[in-house]
Amino acid sequence: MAEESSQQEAEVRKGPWTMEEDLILVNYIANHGEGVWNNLARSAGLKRTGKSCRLRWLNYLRPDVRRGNITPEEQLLIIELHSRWGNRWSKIARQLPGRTDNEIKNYWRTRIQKKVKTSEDIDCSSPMITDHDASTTRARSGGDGIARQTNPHDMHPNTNPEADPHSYSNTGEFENFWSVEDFWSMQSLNGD
DNA sequence: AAGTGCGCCAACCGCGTCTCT
DNA sequence: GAGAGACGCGGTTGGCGCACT
Repeated sequence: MAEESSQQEAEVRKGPWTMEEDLILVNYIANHGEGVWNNLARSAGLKRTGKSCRLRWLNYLRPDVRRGNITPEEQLLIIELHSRWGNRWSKIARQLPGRTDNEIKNYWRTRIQKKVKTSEDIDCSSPMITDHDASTTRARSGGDGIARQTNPHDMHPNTNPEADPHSYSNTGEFENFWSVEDFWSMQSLNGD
């Protein structure tokens, strides 16, 4: 018994999602809808926890999720709402269509919080970040400032399967480089 | 050119709340 | 009303790429 459960635990995958897993998840949700994430994970044949599936879907795969380039307006809103509600990220996220709590949380911690702290140290003239500040910081981490590594949004031109499909075949790397935009266009092509 | 540090983001973890039986 | 399971939220961590020295 203990063996069985430990074996099951060992089968639970962690870490970055592959394209194949994303496809399975999106297809499953397209056909069956969201809900009961643990069952979903099992039924879809994903070796992931329901939690992990939910997080992946909400933060990344949902078609209405907007990514990158937080606008000055959004930034203002985040600051205002944070001053009102504190770290209620999901609540704040609901006021920003297409933004996820995780994204806002990261944005706050990595940029706004730092700026606020700095300006407090200096003389707290204004915690506001200029658009220029924001865009320059983003630019540093590569183009639009969206993630790298296994992040599908880091779709480098020379790793685009259309540009060089051969670089994707025969290697496991293929599944780690794709864009969610491509993903949804694939979905529409598939008629799902 | 190589090494180091920093910034950023995706994903995991723990805990509180909600819902169902 | 109590217990179990699922969900949702906020905090934290791991790892990659870029900038700087």
